[in-house]
Amino acid sequence: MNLKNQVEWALHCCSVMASLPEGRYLSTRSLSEFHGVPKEYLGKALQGLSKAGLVHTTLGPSGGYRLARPAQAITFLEVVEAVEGRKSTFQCSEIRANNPCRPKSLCDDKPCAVARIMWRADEAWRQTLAAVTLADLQETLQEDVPADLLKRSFDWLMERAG
Amino acid sequence: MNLKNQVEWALHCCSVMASLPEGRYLSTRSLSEFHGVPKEYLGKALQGLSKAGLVHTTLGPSGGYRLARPAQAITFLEVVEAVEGRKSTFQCSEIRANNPCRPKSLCDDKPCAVARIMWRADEAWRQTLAAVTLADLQETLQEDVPADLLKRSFDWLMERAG
DNA sequence: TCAATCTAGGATATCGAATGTCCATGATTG
DNA sequence: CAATCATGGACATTCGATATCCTAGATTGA
Repeated sequence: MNLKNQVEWALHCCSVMASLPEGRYLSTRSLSEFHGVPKEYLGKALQGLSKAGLVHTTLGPSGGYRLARPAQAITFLEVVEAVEGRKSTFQCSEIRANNPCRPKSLCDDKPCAVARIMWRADEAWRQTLAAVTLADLQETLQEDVPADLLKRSFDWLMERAG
Repeated sequence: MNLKNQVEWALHCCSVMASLPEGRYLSTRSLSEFHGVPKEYLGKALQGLSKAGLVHTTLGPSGGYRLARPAQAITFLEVVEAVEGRKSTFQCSEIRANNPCRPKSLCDDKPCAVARIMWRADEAWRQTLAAVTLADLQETLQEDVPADLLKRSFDWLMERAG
C-alpha cells in the first residue's frame, strides 16, 4: 500500500514553485537537480500535474513549469491525485458473489458492506489532504527551515528560472 | 496505492468467524471454498491474523480458526494491519537532504513537512478503521443480506466447522 | 497405534505495476 | 539556425503481490 515516489517529488516541486515569482518558470532539469531525482522520470510526474491543470508550461529555452493557480488554491489532494490517480486503496472483488449458497439470480442493491467501510476510511484520508494547501505547506516550511537555507535555495532556483 | 486482496479475504473470513458459535473452528479449506479464493494463499493471510493474536487456532482434523476475542473487541484496523503491515502509504525518502544548497552539517530536528502532512492523512485513515469493529460489520450485514441467504450460509459453514 | 487432517512456514514461480531510460517530435527562444 | 524545452511513446529493469508446492509437527478419531 504505497504511494509512488513521484508523489513525493511532485509535492516538493510544487512547494518550490509556490515560492516562484510571478511569470517565472522552472524546467524539469532544474527541478530534478534541486531534488536529486532522475530528470526523465520526474518529467512524467510533472506532465501529470500539467494534464491535471495544476501547472502552466512553456516551451523553448527559459521554458518550464509554474503553478497555474495561487498556492492557497491548490490542495495536497489535487497534487496527489494528479500523479497517483483516483483509485481507492481498497479494491472490492465482489467476493460475496462466490458464496456457494448464493442464488445466481440475487442482485445486490448496495456495494459490499466491507467495501463501504474501507471506502469511508479512504474518504477520511482524502478529506485530510483536501484541507491542506500549498500555502499551508509554505507557512510550515518558513518555521521549519533555517532562513539562510531558504534564501540560498531561492537564489539557486532564481539563477536557473526562465 | 493498493491494499493486498488478502486484506479483503481476511475481513470476510473474520466476518464469517464472527458468527461462529463458541468453541467451533473453521479450516482454511472451508473458508477458501466459501469465499472462492485459493486455499494456500488464503492460508498466509490467516497465519497473519494468528501471529497478530486476533484468532485462535487448533490443529488436526476438526481444527482451524476462530476469533480470539468477541467481535466487538476486534477492529477493522487490527485485521488490516495484521495482513498488510503497519507501514504508511507515504514513504519519505528525505529528498530535502539532496538540496545542493544544504550544508552537510545541517541536522533536522523534525520529519519533513511534506511527510508530516501526508502522515496526518494516514492517521485519519487509521482512526476511521479503528472506530469500526467486526460487530458493527455483523450489524450492517443483518440489514444488507437477505435472511434466508444468511441462514443457508450459516448452515453451510456449520456442516464444515470443527 | 495409525491414518487422515490440520496449521506453520520455507522455497519457488509468475505477473503486473513501479521505476527508470531513451528517443522522436514539435514549439520556442535568442 | 542552433540550443533548449515539454510531450509522449517505446522499452528495460526491479520489486512486491499473487500464487503454488512441499515438509514438518501437532492433533484427532477410528
